[in-house]
Amino acid sequence: MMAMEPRHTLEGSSIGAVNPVPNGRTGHNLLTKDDHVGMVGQLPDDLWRQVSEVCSEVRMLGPREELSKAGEPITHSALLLDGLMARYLSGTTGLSDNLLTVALHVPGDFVDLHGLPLGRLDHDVRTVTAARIALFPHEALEAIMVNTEYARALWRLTMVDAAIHRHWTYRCGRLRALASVADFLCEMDLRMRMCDRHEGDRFPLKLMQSDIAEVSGLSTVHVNRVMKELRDAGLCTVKDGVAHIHDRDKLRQIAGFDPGYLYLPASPSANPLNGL
Amino acid sequence: MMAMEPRHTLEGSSIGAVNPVPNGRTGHNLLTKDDHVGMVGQLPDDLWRQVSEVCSEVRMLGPREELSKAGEPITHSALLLDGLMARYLSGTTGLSDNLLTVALHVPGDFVDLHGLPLGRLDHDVRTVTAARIALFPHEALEAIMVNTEYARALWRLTMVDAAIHRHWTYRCGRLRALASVADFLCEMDLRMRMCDRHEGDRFPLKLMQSDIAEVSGLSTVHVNRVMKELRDAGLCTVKDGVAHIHDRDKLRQIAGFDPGYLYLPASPSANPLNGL
DNA sequence: CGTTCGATTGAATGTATTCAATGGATGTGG
DNA sequence: CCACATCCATTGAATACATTCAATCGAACG
Repeated sequence: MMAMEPRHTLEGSSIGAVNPVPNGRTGHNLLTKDDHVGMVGQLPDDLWRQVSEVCSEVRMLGPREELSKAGEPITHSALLLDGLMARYLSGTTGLSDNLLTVALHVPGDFVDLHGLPLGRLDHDVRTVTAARIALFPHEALEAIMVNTEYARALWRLTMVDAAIHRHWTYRCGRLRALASVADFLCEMDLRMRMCDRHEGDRFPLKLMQSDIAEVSGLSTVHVNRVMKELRDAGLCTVKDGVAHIHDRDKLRQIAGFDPGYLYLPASPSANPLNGL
Repeated sequence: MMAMEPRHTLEGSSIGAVNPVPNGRTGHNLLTKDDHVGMVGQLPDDLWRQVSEVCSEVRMLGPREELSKAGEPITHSALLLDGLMARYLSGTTGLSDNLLTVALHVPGDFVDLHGLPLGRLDHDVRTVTAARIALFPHEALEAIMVNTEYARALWRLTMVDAAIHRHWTYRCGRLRALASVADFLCEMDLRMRMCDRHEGDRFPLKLMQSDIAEVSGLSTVHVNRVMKELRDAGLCTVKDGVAHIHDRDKLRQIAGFDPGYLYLPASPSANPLNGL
């Protein structure tokens, strides 16, 4: 909607420009109010304050950098502050590219909160673009969760993840290539708006076509053809890491997109989304 | 493994034969020790006792009967005691059969526990076969979850669901038809063993080929061809509602199956699984 | 005995993959 | 500044995979 602060410009993430605040004493100076967006932005203020106070570290990651591997015990959870991260599964079948991205995370998402009740994860986690993340020791989060309301709020975050998983299963299982890519773009459009990473009908999408293939279960070549089709139809363009939605209604129509599964807060005051 | 009690025979579920115990006074007579299997079987005994005491109703459902629809507020969660249930998404695209089963539940699974932190669900829930379910008021579960350990245990159950969701996304997105169906059968094999619904290398699988199509994102016709291929290769047979695994190793091999995502308990004493 | 439901098969079509090649953009070193 | 390498997008052609339509078949059921 409105113009955005400098750190959210479309051209080049400002990762390098953000001061990595040295670990201070008082805890909650590691995170700012700007980090309270997107999914964590839905957490009540008092919970957010407590959570941000137990942030043990803010870390910068380069592009395509691995955060954790499947099976290893995890003791911290990461909140994505800037950039894109992915969770992916790689199979043991003899396929050439037996890898699928099963989740993509935007700023405001907890990337591996599933690991808290599970202790270990079944998938790998890595960055897609350069990223800034905040780490929280599980012990500290568990201490916060003695409050039942807070426990439920964090549980809810992971349940929205699960709903998105279901939608992705549906996308991979039932949608045709064109609808599938359109659907993915609709979702990213909405989620990037939720975390305030957008300027009008454009938002940063620093993904290669092979990344989109990995997300939608298609081949890179076919993604290319579908993108051209979407472009030629005047629906949307992705160029130089920026997605431009030209006709949101039609794009959603061919995707059959219904945002209900994202469980957006009902009140328009809670987050800055007007027209969905 | 060993022979099973009458109520778990492969031939025909004994749903109709089970006495629907009239709602008694003392609560936990609605559920028996036999119901403490599969995923809920992993819950600690004391939690299981408390949970079973707040069971408000045990209900019988016929085949293809709807339990809840997407969007409606839910106040209870259902534990599946016998039979199969499915969660499914239906899209708005103009496809002939725009429906996909995004989760299939076996006895011992909470079918809609995701609805507790979410309040409403993004998908429909229905039975596949006739089923017996136990209902638990959310209020009562919340009361139990003042104990942090218990809250975490229930959260964990939903996180295993999420892991299965991810695996299904992978299956639909990356696996070829043959591997996909093989993978599905491997998963059902294992989960039916976990809840003790098996006799040797056979387990009840009362699904039509169109159900398997709905689960794997294929057409019914193609499922038929794949099943024939698996049968001709001597890997497994599904006939009259019973799956017969002839060569588990080879079946897992062509599926690239690794059961890690099911988060089975490590100790062999915790559940009756010997060879995985 | 006819009906229905599900499994099975064939044939034609459509959709997506794979292989291979080109081209633009960017970056590097001489 | 040019030669060269790299990375990614793009396109064509051949092939593989899966769907759709249509028909048959067997078992179960009234």
